[in-house]
Amino acid sequence: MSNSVDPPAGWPATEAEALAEQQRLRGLVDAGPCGPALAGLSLVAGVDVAYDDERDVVAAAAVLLDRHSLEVVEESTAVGRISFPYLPGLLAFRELPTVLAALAGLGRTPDLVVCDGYGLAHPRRLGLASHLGVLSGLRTIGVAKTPFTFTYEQPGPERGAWTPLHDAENGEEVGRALRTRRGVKPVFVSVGHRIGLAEAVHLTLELAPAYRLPETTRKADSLCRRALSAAVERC
DNA sequence: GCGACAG
DNA sequence: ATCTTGTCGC
Repeated sequence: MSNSVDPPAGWPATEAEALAEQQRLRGLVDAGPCGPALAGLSLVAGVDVAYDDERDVVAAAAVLLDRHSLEVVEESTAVGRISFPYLPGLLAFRELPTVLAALAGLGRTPDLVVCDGYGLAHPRRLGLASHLGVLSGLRTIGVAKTPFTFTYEQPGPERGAWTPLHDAENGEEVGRALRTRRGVKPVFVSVGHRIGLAEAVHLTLELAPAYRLPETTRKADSLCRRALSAAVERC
């Protein structure tokens, strides 16, 4: 928990500033496989954000889980004022200030952060997962619920089936459409920072044993909604 | 120019 | 994201 957070000093406030900041950070993303490091990952965090546009309030949650048992190890929330509009391609500027505050409230450092959205699968290769990775130095992946502007073929019906997610502009594989539950629409996985795509897909499957979305995002989603309600009725 | 567009 | 009832299915 914490009081109302403000964006970090110098946080972009306009579209032009945000675009310039993305250009500055895009080259700092590490998209390589983490090799043996994958076996050592034990603390996974999920982050998510909820808004009340009427009251101009935003609440973020960071939930730390044990990678293997998926039990909650720790929770943290942060509340603030909405400091940036929703503009497709610039989502990070709206969500990250509060997410960073929630993450800072954790007593332990996550080995992986699962974001609700995209990483490298982004018009300028810096979706919120990659952006968060560069700013925090943490290993991150993005698991989104919709295909955004990308194209893909329907993966097979069985859990674990996947197909490449393509950028229509250049045909690049920017992520994968992954079936986490038999017969249920896929999620869209992309690399955030300090990890490879195959590993990101592997971990997503591991973190989503029972539902379409990873437990990390399910828990973070419910927590940030509760934090928003609490914050709104408290002021 | 118009529509689409992570959350 | 958020606004929202019932309803089909395991």
